[in-house]
Parts: sequence; C-alpha cells; structure tokens
Amino acid sequence: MRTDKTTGPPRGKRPTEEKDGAQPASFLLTQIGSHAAARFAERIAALDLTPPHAGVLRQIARFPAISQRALGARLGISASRLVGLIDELEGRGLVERRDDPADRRSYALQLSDAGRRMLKQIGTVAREHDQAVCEPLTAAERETLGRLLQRLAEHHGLMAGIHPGYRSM
Amino acid sequence: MRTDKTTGPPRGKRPTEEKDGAQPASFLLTQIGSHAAARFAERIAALDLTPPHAGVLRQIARFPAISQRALGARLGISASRLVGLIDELEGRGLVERRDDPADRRSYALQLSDAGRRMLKQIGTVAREHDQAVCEPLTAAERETLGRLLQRLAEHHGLMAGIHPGYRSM
DNA sequence: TATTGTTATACTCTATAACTATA
DNA sequence: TATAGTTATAGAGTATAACAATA
Repeated sequence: MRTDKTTGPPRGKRPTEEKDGAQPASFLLTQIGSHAAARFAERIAALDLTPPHAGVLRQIARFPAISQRALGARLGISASRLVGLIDELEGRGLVERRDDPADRRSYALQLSDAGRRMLKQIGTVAREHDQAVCEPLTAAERETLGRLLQRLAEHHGLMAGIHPGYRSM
Repeated sequence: MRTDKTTGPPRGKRPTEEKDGAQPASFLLTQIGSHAAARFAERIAALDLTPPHAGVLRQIARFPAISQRALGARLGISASRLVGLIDELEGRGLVERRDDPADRRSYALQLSDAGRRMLKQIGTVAREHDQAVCEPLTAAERETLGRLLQRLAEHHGLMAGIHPGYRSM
C-alpha cells in the first residue's frame, strides 16, 4: 500500500541543486577514473600516441620477444586489432618485428632504441599526469589512497599493466 | 654518448613478473574506475537498462520538467543521441514527454510512476554494486576512501550526477 | 588438425550537419 | 535570426570470421 506521494521530487533530502552530500565511492571511482583516463590520453597525444600504443610499448618492454598473440591476450586486445597498432609503432621505428627462431609463424616483438626513449618520455608524462590527478592531496593522503586502491585492484583481480581501459578515446 | 645496454629488460628493478610494487594512484584510478563502470553496466543490464539510461532517469528525477536540450548538456550527451534514449524510456512507460506550456518547441520531461519505481530499483542495484566494489575495505576505510575521492572530484570539477563515463559499453 | 599473423567484413556507438516548427 | 527536437549521414573503434603459412 504505497502512500501516494508521487508528484514532487522528494528523493532523500535534496539539500541543494549543485552538490549532493557524499556520493557512493564506487560512483566516484567511475567518474574520476574516466576523467583520469581522458586526461592521460590528452597528454600522450602530445607524443602522437594513444593509450593502447603506450600499453603495447610498456608490455613489450616488460616481456621482450613476446608474440603478437600473447601480447593481445595480455592487454585484452584482439589479435586483429593489434596488427594495426604494431604497424603504426613499427612504421615510426619504435618497435621491431623480429623473426622468432623457434616458430616461424610468430614474431618476436622488440623495442628499438627509439622505442625505449619513447617509453621514457611516456614515463615522464605519466608522472606529470599522476601529479595533476592527485594535486589536492598531501603526500600522506596520496600514500593512503594508493594503498586502498591497491587493495581494491588486487581484490578484483586487476593485474599490473593490463587493460586500464584501452577502449574508445 | 649512451652506454649501450640496449638488449636486456633492465627497467627499474623488475621484482617479479606478476606484480609491480606500488603503481601510481592515477593509473589505479583509471583501472578500477573502468572495472567498476563495466560491472555496474552488467548489473543494470538485468533491468534492461544501460548506464546512460540510468543517468537520464536520475537527472529527470532531480530536475523535473527539464527539456531534452538541457538534459543533454547536463549529461554531456548530444541532443540527437538523447532522442533515442528518451524514445526507449518513453516506449517502456518510464518517462513522459509532456508539453511545456511556456515554450511549444520544448518537452517537459517527467518520470512516470513506473519510472520512479525503476529508479528505486536502480538505487538498490547501485548499493549492491557499491558493496561489491568496496568489499575488501572496512567501514572506516570506505569512509576514508570516500572523503579522498570526493576531494579529487571537487578539485577536478566533476559535479554530482554528470557524465561518469556514459560512453561505449 | 591447430595456431600465428593477416585481411575482410560487419556492427556498435556517437557526433555533426541538415531540416521543421516554433520563438 | 535563433533555438528545440528530429532525422540523415558519416566517422571512429572494435570484434568476428575467413585465409595463408607454418606447426
């Protein structure tokens, strides 16, 4: 028997129109995470790269001689899509497709010297980005935030460099 | 004259292959935020809704009689895209396009009773989602995380219900 | 017969521009 | 002339399926 107060907007307290008090943490995570991803994409666009490009370079550095297939699986990117990404990076001399002596179907992906330099620049950009994102927090607060987020990431099975949202953008 | 140690993978310490110690908070935010968004999308799919649908319902509840144009601006969604979203919600009897007496070009969007009930269900799902996301944290830790995230959101100008990533998915 | 890289194809999502009816 | 909603169109991004070479 719902009492029929259907007309107005009496949801909770509605303190003001601009800010609700205390949103759920999960909502804030989605919102800030999306914002952070967009800002990072803007920054590395200055290097003529997209987030997927950066992810590819990082993973090749981490696992030299990895095959395209394995790399795709690791990043959550389809093999067919990876072809284009590697094409672009190879075309710019950042990545090399060497022959895999053990299996002539596969490539053994390697970073070139230029690729390693680019990765260093990405690191610099990433640190600047991190500074900007965490700007309003003290060092101690950043430490606290980092620990809590790390716990969440581990709980949800999110591993190291994998798939931070290599979609769209 | 760079000493030529170009072959190996001597980046930093490389403690193990599976987990790096301490990733930047910004990266964790992107990763967890993306994960949380995907999980929320899964949950409301059980209500036959997408995140943009939920955002539309929430904003109409918050600003009854809002026009489509204003709603789109508020959500960061183009006016043309909003047409389809509202069509779907209206087709399911959740939203009503009433005439705006002040301006015959505009609609005055309203939630129906069914729309309000649906919004309640979304609220329930959202709470379950929040629980799941924050599961490994104690109540005190959730409180701490929430405060830190709120500070970040305010610093970056992210307002209440706006654009938590109503893209793709 | 299975797998690697590749290509072809199709599908989803979304925005921009053009259109109408009001203002 | 400008604005609300709508429709048409086009572009970006991505995955799935088919294909050739190799295992």
